[in-house]
Amino acid sequence: MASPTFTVATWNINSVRLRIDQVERFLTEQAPDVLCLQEIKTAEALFPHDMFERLGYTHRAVHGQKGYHGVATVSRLPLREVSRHDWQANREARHVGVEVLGAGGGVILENVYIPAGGDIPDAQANPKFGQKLAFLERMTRWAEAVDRPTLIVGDFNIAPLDCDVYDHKALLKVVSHTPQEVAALKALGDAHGWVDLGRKHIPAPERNYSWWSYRSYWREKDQGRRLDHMWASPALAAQSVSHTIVEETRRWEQPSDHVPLMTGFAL
DNA sequence: ATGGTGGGTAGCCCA
Repeated sequence: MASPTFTVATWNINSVRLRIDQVERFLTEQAPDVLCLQEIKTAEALFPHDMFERLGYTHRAVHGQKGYHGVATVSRLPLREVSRHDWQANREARHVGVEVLGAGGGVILENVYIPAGGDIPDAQANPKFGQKLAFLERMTRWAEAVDRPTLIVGDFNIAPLDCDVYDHKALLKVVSHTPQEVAALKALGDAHGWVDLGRKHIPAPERNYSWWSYRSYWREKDQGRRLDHMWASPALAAQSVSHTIVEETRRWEQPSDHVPLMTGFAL
């Protein structure tokens, strides 16, 4: 197998300021070329740039928001910010798109935080659920026009396959695994022939979780879900040579409820 | 398994 020449990681960090030491440890131990963070929960003005600068991640695109949401893409390779989509049309900071320059150049990297969608899987009773579906619908329209090698990564807040949750039947009415969300995500996937790298490298039905609730009862029973994803356009997907779920971070002290994913490409 | 545990932030919203 070819060794990677370009590595990309994604991690819902659930407050980058609270967990800046964990981000440093991850970057030191795993050394991806690019890291896409979601739920940074800070305005850009308070983003902890110093640590990233010190470790050589001198290129950053931060789409922040005070208190909620927020995404950031940090890189050792030069990059150029190209977009900040608002697929929910409500000004929440849930996307930043960059073009990677230099080695690994030419790849478009879309860092996205799809809305969680609230608790009740009914758009009438729960507007957040409808907003999540609308987000996916607008993103699907966008995806149809993508015409460059592109990688979409982030917290999708949907576990699409039966084997992406600990109990398919029990979760059919739980937001993140409802047939409606799964269908909406499939439409997005079909819009560009995106390749689900998580399942390219760890084929179904193998265990492949990226999130465990903070609620202890579920965590102790390994009741995880695969909510985080890396999707590549077809030609780029053919160049992926490695894929890792860095599950150990979930056992660090005061962890994020999500763990990082990392993919290596031989470009 | 029908509760519970974490964030940001300053009375709740969000996950």
